[in-house]
Formats: sequence, structure tokens, C-alpha cells
Amino acid sequence: MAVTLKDIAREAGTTVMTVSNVINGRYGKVSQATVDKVRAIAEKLEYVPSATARSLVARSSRLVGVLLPDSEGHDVLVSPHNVAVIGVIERMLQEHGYYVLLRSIPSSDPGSVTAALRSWNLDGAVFIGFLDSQIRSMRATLDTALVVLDSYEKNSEVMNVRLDDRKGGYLATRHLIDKGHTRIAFVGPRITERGVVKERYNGYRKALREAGIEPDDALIVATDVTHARGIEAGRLLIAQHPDVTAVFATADLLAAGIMEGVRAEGKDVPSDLSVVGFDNLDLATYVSPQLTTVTQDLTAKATRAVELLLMSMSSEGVQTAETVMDVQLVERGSVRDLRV
Amino acid sequence: MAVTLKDIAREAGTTVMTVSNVINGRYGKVSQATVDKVRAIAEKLEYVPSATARSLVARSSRLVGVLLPDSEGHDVLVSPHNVAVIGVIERMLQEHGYYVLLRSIPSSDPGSVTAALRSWNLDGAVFIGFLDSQIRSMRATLDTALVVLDSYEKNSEVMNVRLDDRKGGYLATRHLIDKGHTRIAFVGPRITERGVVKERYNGYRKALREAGIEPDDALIVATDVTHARGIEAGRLLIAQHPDVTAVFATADLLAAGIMEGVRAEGKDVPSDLSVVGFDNLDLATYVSPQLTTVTQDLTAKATRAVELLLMSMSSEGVQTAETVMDVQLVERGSVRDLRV
DNA sequence: CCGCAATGGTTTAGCGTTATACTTCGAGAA
DNA sequence: TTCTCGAAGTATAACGCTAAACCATTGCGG
Repeated sequence: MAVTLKDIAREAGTTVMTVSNVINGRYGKVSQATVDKVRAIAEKLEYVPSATARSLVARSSRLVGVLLPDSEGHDVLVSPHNVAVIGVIERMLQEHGYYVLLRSIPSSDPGSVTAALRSWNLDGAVFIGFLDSQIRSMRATLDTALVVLDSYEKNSEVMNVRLDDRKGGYLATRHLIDKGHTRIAFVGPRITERGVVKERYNGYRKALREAGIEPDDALIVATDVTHARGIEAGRLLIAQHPDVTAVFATADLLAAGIMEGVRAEGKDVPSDLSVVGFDNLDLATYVSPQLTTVTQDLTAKATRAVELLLMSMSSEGVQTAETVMDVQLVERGSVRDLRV
Repeated sequence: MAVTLKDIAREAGTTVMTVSNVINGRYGKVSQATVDKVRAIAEKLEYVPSATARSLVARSSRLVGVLLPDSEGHDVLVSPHNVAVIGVIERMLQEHGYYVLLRSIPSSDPGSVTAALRSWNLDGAVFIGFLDSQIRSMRATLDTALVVLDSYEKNSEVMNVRLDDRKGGYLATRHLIDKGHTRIAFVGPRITERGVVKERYNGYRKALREAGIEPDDALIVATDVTHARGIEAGRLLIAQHPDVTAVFATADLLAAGIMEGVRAEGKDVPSDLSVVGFDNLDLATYVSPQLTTVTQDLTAKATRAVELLLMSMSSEGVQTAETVMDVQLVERGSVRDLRV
């Protein structure tokens, strides 16, 4: 039995409404004496207002849904990247008096789960790592302030915060070119019509073109983003592309695998093959040589997402459809300078 | 404006109560015709019951708090280990119709934040990765079903699910002994009065003793659990303990660092030094040689925690004070067999 | 054709809050 | 003296839902 306003009112010999006024600091209508008495009693009884009752009358729950694709025990929540983002989001929202409802969404029928969420009268929601089709289906059932992370849909309906992946791809490739490389492979998931990979690929092409190098489709290795597949890719490059001196991998996991694959073929990184990754996971500093990679400021990204959400919730009429976060190259030891 | 029972009732020409009965499948009191009509309308209007209103009357929120220590951007939520656990917990609770309220708790004054959580009338809570003092302070302000993960307090008040760390330490050390090692170092955080490290250390001692080897305090290296510190530890071992042929590290991160430190000194794993880790992170298979390590079944652990919580919430009067999860050794490539 | 039960509802009240309108009391202005 | 006004409350209703008690109509055995 939680303590309610009623309990305090009874003990203070006043009405529920007066107690409510005191608790909420609406002192205009209450004498100092009453304020003090009520406060003392509330303190003594360890009163905590009921969030459910409040949301009911306020038509606002102070609840923000953070939704992730359900990955059957792997992938998205597990990605260190997203985890850090969630941590920052939670802390920021907490600071602003919001609570985070964490929810994994099965890839089949995402709409049904979002419908369930609607029952909580969310003030806002953050979607992390969803496909565009899923976003649409979820958006349809969930009607709140919304910020999406890392979507590539040109959907002006939702606010989106994403990386400048193209620049990332450009930076990585450009760096390799600057170090004298000309035969540069691209290793990543299959390139689709639009999306992260496509953007990174575009950056890669741009850097090549700028340097007067014609992109060669034979140097594209499509593979899953896992360490094991990285190893395969590394071996394959060594075995079948002796002319290739450098690789741009779209993920550190892949890059780390490639490094190992190269070693498995009796060659070495960076002397026989230079590698640049993407993400700057902790892992990048655990491997040896340490991985040169493209990094993003996760905190900045999460912060931006929350800022947008907060603005949108306070309905200050935001219309920043898309925020593109900057990206940087971190030079470490996995690239060889061919010019010396 | 969310659709309410009232809206449906109006459209169906009946009362709110009847609609409520239909929605909740209490068909005893309703004619088939009415059931069909109401359902059709509810469907059409995309009615979703208000969770807040329901919790208010039901005195149960279907909400479970998952609380983590606030780590200022690092440590606990970030630990891949906990992340996986949270994922499993969320999924299981979701299956049982519960929602997860994720909350990071500042180490200073944990009680104040838990008080805030009380406002949500949580049905249950899971504490992950807290110190005993924090657990006590939080327990005091939060009055729900509770399961704690990885506590070492002998606190029969709360249900606790933890690893068999002692066995882990034993298994790791025993394995090294079986492979012919006798000078075995212990690398981990400082050993405290009680806790994870102490347990693992006890297992280490037990294995040594059993083999007739007297534990030598000189072989204990106390250090933080980071990759960088692992490197230092590895170098130190090579430089100052040439007689040591094997190490048990209490964390994979540390073990991976040690392997690199060894290499930095121009030596090799496992030929010059054998290494066994603990945790079986993904990382363990990314390093080369792959790391022999102690593994736990995270899914089983999370599952057990949720089972206990569910039982406790349905107040079936559980009193399993402590569940100790089993642990296993995974043999990979970081241990040399000295007997051959 | 009365009484009684089943069928299919409706009404009332209450969960813990808050917004809004209304009351009471005393003091100062007209 | 009456009128007005501010201070300090109180009373009522509403948020969306459910439990529980309360009708109304029909059908049927006695």
C-alpha cells in the first residue's frame, strides 16, 4: 500500500487538493504553516507521487520508448556502438525527468509491438537500428515525438540522426591514397540501393575518382560483418589479388578479421596489406597493429538525438528533418606508407 | 487523442463497462452480437487500452525496473556481458507481458533515484552489477519483487543469481596444471575480503593446493581490468618472472592484453607463456591465438533471474536466496602443453 | 401465472492526481 | 454600512479503466 495524497491529507487535517498544491510547489494558495506541516508529514511517510495517476490526468507520461530490433540474442543491442548510445540517451533523458522504456521489436510484425507501447502513452520514442520498412510500419502505429538513428530513408516525416558515412568512406580511402596506395579493395556487406554501405562506398569511389583512379568492381568483396568473414576476406585478398596493397573495410570487426586472414596466409599488416576500418570500437586498439579507422562521436550523436526529441516533445515545432554527424579518421598502425 | 472505451461505447451504442468486458474477454455477460460489434469497432478505431489507467486500478503496473550503476559513459552498461543479459531479460519479460523500465543509478545517493522509480509502482526490479552497499540502500527505498545479479553479499533478504566464480578459477588453474604448468601467475583486480575476484582466487588456490603446489603471493599481479593494463602485466611477467609459464587472468580483456604484452617483449603465446582468461567475450575468438577461457551461459543466467522474478511477482513464495550458475572451460589455443 | 434463474446488460464507485470553480473569512475602500 | 478584494482553502469533476452490485427481460417448472 503506497502512501497517497489522501493519507497525508488525513494526517494533516486538510484536503487532498491542498496537499497536492504543496507537493507541487503551487504555494500561491497555501499558508506557510500548512506548507510546513504537509511537507513534514510527506517526508515522514516517504510519499512518492504516483506516476500512473499523474500520466492519466496529465496526458503525458514522462516516458520515452527506446526501441531496438530484436536480434535473437545477437546483433543490435549487442553492438557496442548502440549500447553506448543507449547509455547516453538514458542519462540525458533522466536528467530531464524522463523515464526510458526499453523494448526490443521482433522483425516480424513490428507494428504489433509498437501498438502495445501505445498503451503507455509515450511522450516520445527513439528508434535505433531499424530498416526503413520497419520504421514506416512502426511510425504508423506509434504516434509520438520521434527520433530515428541511422536511417537512410529520405523520409521528411521523421527526424533522423545519422553519420556522414560518405565522408567516412572518403576519408578512409583518401588516407590510403595519400599514403601511396592505388589498388584499394572495398570490403563490406553487399551494396544496396541506399543505406550505410552505399554511402561509404560512394565516399570510397569519390576519393578514387578524385585521385584519377578508376574504381574497379573486381576489388569489391561483399561479405557479412563478422570477424570470421573478415578472415576469409583477408585470405581471399592475399590469395587472389596480389596487386592490392590496401583495403577499406566498412567495419572494425571485419577489418580485424582481415588482419588475421592476412596473417593466416603468411603475410603481414601493414607491410603486405594496409587496412582501414570503420567504427573505432574498443577492439580497434586491442588488435596489433592497432587499427586505423573512422570514428564517430557517439556521445554527440546520442546527445543530438535527445536534443531533437526534447524539442519535439515540447512541441517547439522542430523541423530538422536530418542531422548528419561528422566523422573523423584516427590514424594508428595498420596503414603502410608506400611512398617512403 | 487516444481512443478510449468511451469512444467505442458511444459508437456501439452500449456502455463503457460492456466494452471493457469484451476487450478483456469476459464474455460471460455479453451476447455474441455485441461482442462482434464491439470488436469490429475497436479494431477499426485501433483501440489500445491505457496501461496507466489499468495500473492505477489494478495496483500493478506490469513494469519491471532494470537498474544499472551509472558509469559516466563507461563500464557497466557497456560491458558486453551485461548487455547480453539485459537483452535476454527484456525479451523474456516481454513474452510474459511485462515492460522494462531501464534506469541508470548514480553511485552517489542511489536511494534517491530508486525513490523516483517507486512512483511507477513497479511490479519487480532487477539490479545488475551493484555494490552491496548500494543494493542495501536501494532495497530500502524500493519495495518490490527483486532479483540481484552478481552480488556477493550473504544477504538472504534478496534473491541473488551469480556465477560459480570459484569453480571458474579452479577450472582455469586446474587446466594449466593438467598441462604441466606449476608456476602459475594470477592477474586480476586487487583481491578483496569478498567478491568475484576473491572467489576466483580461492578457486585458483584450491587447484594449486590440490596439486601439491604452494600458492606464491609473488605471483599475484593486481591491476585494473583493461586491455592496456593487461599489456603492462604481460610485459612485467616476462621481464620479472622468467620462471612463470602460465597465467590465469580474471578477465578476457586482461588476458588479451597480457598476450600482447608478451609479444611486445619478443616472446610468444602460448610457447613462452600460456594464458587462460575469464568471460569468453567475443574478443576471445578475435585474438590470435584464440583464448582459452572460462565461459558462463549468459542466457541461462538471465533466464534464471527472470524465472525467479516472475515467481516472486506472482508471490508463489519463493525463497531461493542464491542461485549459483555453472561455469565451463573452453579450450582454445592460448595454452601450451608442457608435457609433450 | 407466480417465482426463480439465466442472460445481457447498466450503474456506481473508486484507483491517485490535478484543473477549475466555488466558498469562506477578514480587511480595507467607498 | 456595504462592497470588493485577496488569502487560503474546499468541492467537484475528470483522466481511462475495472470490480462489484444492481436492474430488466425472457423462459420455464411448478
